[in-house]
Amino acid sequence: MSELEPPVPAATVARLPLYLRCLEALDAEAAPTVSSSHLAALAGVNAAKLRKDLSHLGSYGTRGVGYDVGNLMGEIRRELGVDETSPVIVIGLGNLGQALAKHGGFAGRGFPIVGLFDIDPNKIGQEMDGLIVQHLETVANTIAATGGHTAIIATPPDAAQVVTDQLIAAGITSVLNFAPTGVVVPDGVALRQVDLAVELQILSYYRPERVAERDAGRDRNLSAATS
Amino acid sequence: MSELEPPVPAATVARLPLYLRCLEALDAEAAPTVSSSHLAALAGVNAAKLRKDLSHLGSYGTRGVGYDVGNLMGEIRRELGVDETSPVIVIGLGNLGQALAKHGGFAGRGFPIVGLFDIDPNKIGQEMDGLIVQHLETVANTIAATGGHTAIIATPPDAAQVVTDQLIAAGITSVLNFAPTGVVVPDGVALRQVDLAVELQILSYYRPERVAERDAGRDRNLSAATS
DNA sequence: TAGATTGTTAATCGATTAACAATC
DNA sequence: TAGATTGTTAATCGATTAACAATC
Repeated sequence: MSELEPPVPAATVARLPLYLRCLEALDAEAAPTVSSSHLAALAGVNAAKLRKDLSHLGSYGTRGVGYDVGNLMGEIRRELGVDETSPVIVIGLGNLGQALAKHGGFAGRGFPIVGLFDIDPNKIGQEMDGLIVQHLETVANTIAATGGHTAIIATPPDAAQVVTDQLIAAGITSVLNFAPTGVVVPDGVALRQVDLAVELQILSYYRPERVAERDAGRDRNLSAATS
Repeated sequence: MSELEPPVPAATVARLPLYLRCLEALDAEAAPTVSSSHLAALAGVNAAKLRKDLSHLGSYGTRGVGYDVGNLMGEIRRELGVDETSPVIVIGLGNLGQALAKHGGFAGRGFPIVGLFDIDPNKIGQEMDGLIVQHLETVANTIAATGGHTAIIATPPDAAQVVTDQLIAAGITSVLNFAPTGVVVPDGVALRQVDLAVELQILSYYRPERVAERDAGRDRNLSAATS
């Protein structure tokens, strides 16, 4: 009989990295255990939600005590699949691509950058952070040599789909797209898309001056409706 | 009697920039109108969800015809509050900060970068993309001169909270935090946090090989339960 | 044991979706 | 008018939360 593996809700999966980051900070302070209310406060979420999230992992704390920090880190890493490192390649060495390539935060969290690719002859051959930029055509070699199956796309928008198709043909199965355009991938390939300008646009909606205006409008309506 | 302003659900707000981006692409091709099913396909969402989202704006299409592309762009921009440009400042000119500062995608979508700030004497005075890096202490001057109320934090994690506090004291009311650590802001300040490594971690959970394993596990359990 | 805190229940809330009447 | 497509309804689904029995 195989073990029961209930699916973890998408909303929970999206929060696990946040919990992991908070646990790593606690671990750096040598905190042995943490309660759900403490960890929830660090992560900025409701304590009941945190406990519910963790219950999906089958990772149990100790009643009356809390969670063992090292233990819980291990369980979250295992569930996310970041308990071993995953080599990553970056395609498109413009401003953003170069910044991502040099960004220490990826390697430090299990995602070492092992290859840089572009199609611009002026970029190919340049060294960046210990790696030589190679032509995209040679990407299959790097995939074979490193076992990496994850690619970060940082090309101009009009190249993103073509590049994605080439990467998938070369064996990439996980794609993180930073180009400000959607790309489509076949079944069997994982995809996430991040558009940095979108974050500013969402922030714009929640600008305090606008929130206050909307609230005032609703208050007026409410008064009108009830008086 | 004031107009009714029903609140727009958070899930809808988060999708409006995506629709806007698709509409801008259609507009560039001079498409005059678009149906909900076409726009939904471009955005990768369900057509019913798209129509429901748009219905929250009070922005109406024409039955039998579809939505006027230019019109709908205007209504989404107005709802998001991106119908006029919002100047933005960047704090922390490391790899990521420099990339964000030079990134044309912000200015092109209504968020011109108008100030660069750091506390590193080696960075202050340097020119980047037409702007001189200034000391963070002088940020209030730029805020006053430009009317900008939005800041992008790209400092090391241990500086993020201090810098955020200084910015808020200087008049910033919207913060987009790229530092891989949470920051807290008082009421009346809008905040969004983006952690690039988190995206890779979430992608890791949905890696096709792992999805297949989990599905297989569930199939086995299902068979065991039903046989 | 007494105090503390988990894991789970059940109620509530919000988001998604298919279906279709309204209507251009 | 006939065909097409919206805007809305209502059912379903998933996520959140408070409360508390279980238990360390």
